[in-house]
Amino acid sequence: MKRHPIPLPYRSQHPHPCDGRLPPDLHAELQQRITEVATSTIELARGEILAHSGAAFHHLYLVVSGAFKAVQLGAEGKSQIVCFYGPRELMGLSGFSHRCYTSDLVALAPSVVCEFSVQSVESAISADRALLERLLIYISENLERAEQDQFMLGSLTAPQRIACFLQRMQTARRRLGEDVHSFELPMTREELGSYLGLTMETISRLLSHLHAQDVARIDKRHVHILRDDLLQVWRDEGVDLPLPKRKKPPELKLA
Amino acid sequence: MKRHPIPLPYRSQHPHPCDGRLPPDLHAELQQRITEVATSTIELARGEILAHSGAAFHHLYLVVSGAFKAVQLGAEGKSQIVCFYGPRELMGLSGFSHRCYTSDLVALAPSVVCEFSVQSVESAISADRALLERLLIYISENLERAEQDQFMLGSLTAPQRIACFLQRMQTARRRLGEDVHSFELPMTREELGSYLGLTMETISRLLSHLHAQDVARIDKRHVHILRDDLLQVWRDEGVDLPLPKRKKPPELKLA
DNA sequence: CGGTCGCTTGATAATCGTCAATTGATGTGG
DNA sequence: CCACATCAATTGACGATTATCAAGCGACCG
Repeated sequence: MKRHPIPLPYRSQHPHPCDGRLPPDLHAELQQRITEVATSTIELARGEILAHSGAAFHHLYLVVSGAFKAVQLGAEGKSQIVCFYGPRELMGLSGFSHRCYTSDLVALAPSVVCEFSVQSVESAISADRALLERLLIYISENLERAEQDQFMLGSLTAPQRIACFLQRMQTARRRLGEDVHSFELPMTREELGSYLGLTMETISRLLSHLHAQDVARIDKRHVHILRDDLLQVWRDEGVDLPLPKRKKPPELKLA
Repeated sequence: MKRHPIPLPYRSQHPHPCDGRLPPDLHAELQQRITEVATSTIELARGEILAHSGAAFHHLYLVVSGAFKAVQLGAEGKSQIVCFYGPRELMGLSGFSHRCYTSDLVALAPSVVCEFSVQSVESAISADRALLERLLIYISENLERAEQDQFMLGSLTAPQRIACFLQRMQTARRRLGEDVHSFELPMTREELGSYLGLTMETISRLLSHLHAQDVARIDKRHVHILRDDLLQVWRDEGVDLPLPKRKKPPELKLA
């Protein structure tokens, strides 16, 4: 975990490490103002922990490259991944309530983040109404995403969850302007299972099944979506697993 | 749904409808400032909808009395409850990102809410640093709660979820200074099932089981917790349902 | 008084977890 | 450079948790 402080008179001298790497919907002037409160960039190797659950909440982190998981620790040593973060996403926003991080932030791959002091961010917000609205939007987006995850976990079957997840990967990449049909998964099957409330084995079977039905081509971590329409069917209606007796709608017994 | 506008020169003339009903951790001066941006109080009957998913986001709502559910609508007419709200909680905070409500807010019982204009709230926040921190805390609390729900749905068994839910009811009542061991559930079994990712029948069986084991006394919607310690055991370790073959840990075959 | 609603309880079945064996990739040290 | 260990992933067999289907009951309402 290598830290690279950003010298204070940085602004507008060199290209800033975050240039062009802020969330894509920020106006230029806001990008400017945000880079002014950045304090460091940090490099992490796979598996390194950027923030510990319960630790004092002093920084927000913007993902510049790589990917992260947010891990909640439960009783009995169990844990679950509650969020994945990719480039241009802001991490740590759930820390405001208790002034400590609520989950571990762990790098899934070699990654770079840009660090912001919470205090500076709050000051900048008080001074600038537009910035306030932006922060409210970001934190509110996270809330929205968490509620969608609740829906996935509570109401969708395993095949629907995988399909839903893959579609979200696609929209994330669309926002970044990258290829929507071909991408690498930054996480293991086990991590994906943890996030979706399933086991590694179920994830593996479902990915194999997607491959077998030519909905997508899956090779290790590489995913190539072949049929968006079929993926949509998976998400809406679900499917049965490889070796099932198909469910015959039980014939209504006529009275 | 009866609306009662709050006359503008209200402040400090009559007792304000929200007096003593704001979130319990607000300082007096902040309470004062918040009541100044309240626009109306609204009375709702059971089943009435305060905000529709997708509708324009112009107001935040503080529950004065009663209770609400936040319902997410999915494809295929399915829907899930993603949050319950009780007295002194603020609703609508996930609307900032798209400037529309992300779920239906439905009254579970005859209820009263206090309505705040989003615009006024944002202005008040820009003007007052302490208020900003408060709002960040509230929205961040919601995010935290949603992430805990993800953990429940993804990692806990049915008995653990019920126990977890009952414990949360207790902490909610503790914050309000009300009896922690005896309370009414404001929702039906079906609604509770929707929230916990279970069916009505499973909820019913589990509540019966809690009763049968003298962990709690359950009569219709009334709950009386008898053994906090056993409830904790249910949450940590789970239990088996009424008629099971107990799982014998398969004897390790010695090599 | 009939009808709907909320709830309970039982019997059955399906989804998905658990356990196990195997393979390939990666990395490490002798 | 190759044995060896480790880890991610795949696949199969089996079983348990929990959903589904069904029947019945009390309460409330028009």
